[in-house]
Amino acid sequence: MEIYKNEKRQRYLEEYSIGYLFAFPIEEFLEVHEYKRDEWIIQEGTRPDFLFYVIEGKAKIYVTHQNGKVSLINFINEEDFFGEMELLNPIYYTKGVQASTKTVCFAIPFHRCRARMLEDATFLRELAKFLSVKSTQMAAKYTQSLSFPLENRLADFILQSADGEVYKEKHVTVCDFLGVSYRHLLYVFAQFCDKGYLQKEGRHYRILQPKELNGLARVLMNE
Amino acid sequence: MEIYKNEKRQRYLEEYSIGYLFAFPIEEFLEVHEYKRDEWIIQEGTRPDFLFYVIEGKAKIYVTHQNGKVSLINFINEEDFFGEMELLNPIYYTKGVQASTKTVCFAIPFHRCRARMLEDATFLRELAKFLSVKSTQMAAKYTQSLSFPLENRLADFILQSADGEVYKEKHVTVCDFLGVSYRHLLYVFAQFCDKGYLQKEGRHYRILQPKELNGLARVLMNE
DNA sequence: TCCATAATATGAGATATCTCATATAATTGT
DNA sequence: ACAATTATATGAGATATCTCATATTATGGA
Repeated sequence: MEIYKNEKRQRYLEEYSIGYLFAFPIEEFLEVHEYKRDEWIIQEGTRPDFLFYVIEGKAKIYVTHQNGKVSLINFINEEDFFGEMELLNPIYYTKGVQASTKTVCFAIPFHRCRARMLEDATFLRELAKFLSVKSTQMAAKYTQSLSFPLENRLADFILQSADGEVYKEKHVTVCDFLGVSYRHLLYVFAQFCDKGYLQKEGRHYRILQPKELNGLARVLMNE
Repeated sequence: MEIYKNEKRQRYLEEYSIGYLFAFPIEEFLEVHEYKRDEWIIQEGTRPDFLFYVIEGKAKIYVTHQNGKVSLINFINEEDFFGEMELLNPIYYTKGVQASTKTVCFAIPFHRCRARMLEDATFLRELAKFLSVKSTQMAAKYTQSLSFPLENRLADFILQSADGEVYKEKHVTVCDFLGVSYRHLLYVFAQFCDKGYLQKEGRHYRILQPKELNGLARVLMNE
């Protein structure tokens, strides 16, 4: 982890201004942290000292179950907060957060800003919106996972995460995210190839029939 | 649906004061609504005109999928909000809310209070806390549903919802909530009876070995 | 460059869960 | 009080998904 100082910090503060998210002057409190790919930003089970706001990069929220299984709860993208659970709730089992690419965040120290943030209607409104969207998404994922086979959820995921017509996510990550075994994931990929929806190219897949995938994905939707 | 007026309304305002959740005087805007068991408080797909706060009773949030399956997303209990998604998000697919018992709510009209609520740090802080807990619970349910068989989740549900040592939820509701077929739910109930954890009494079940159920439920936990 | 590790791949057998059919019992509205 | 609806119950067969074993192929670090 690297903390940007002086001019470098200043450059980020100017380029990615988040002053509009707060009614009080936040800039002076902001630290700018950079994390390398695969670095753990928050350790599972250990309360963080900061509220984070992602400005560049991507991260993943993980939880480990008692049986050893690991779930990828969600992706964190640019302009997302994390650490907000610990800001709001004195008691909370902290989930692990891992950078999936090089990731730069604003880190807002709790000890200096908690009180101010919790009094700031502008910030709280943004945070409530963010949380409401997050909660809605989780609810959607939950009910979809119970109501549809992997086929549908995978079709959706492929379309969401494809780069143009090329899909290149790692299978191991996707297993944790969609909550299925590696074996089963590959079965369904093989089916999609058999049916001609996808074509394997090295370790990537080319989307040949987006319409077919779309048909499978569409049945999930409501929200 | 019945709207309480005058003295009856007044009595509820005094007995269940929620003034502390707001920095501005909310009482004058509060309507008190009573819904009968099984009545729909919010129609799926139809935006409500109120933010609701439950003071007596219980309700359920439902969503209908394209394939006709219905999911019970969550229960709403006393002191919970609902309709907050519509307060915060201009675009949102509204879920259905149905009273499971006679339910009395405070109903806060959007058209008179939205602006004030969205400026009120006290209220927004409470709402953010509520949403963070909700979102955490959904995430937990999601990952649990993908990581553990019904056996574990049902054991947890039985212990959570039992009245002393008697369990008396309706199977049909529980299917929607745990996202499994009626058939499978009954299989697992039958197993629990075989193993002596439960004993059927008429249409209820008596919990004979709470410790065993606890063992099954415990593996879910982290949060 | 080489080794250890992580990721991909595939088969075989088990099991968790679903669908459909059908029967009976309870509940509700008229 | 009766008919219609809703909830409970059970069997049989299908399928979605998992576990485990085992290869092969990439990848990152000393």
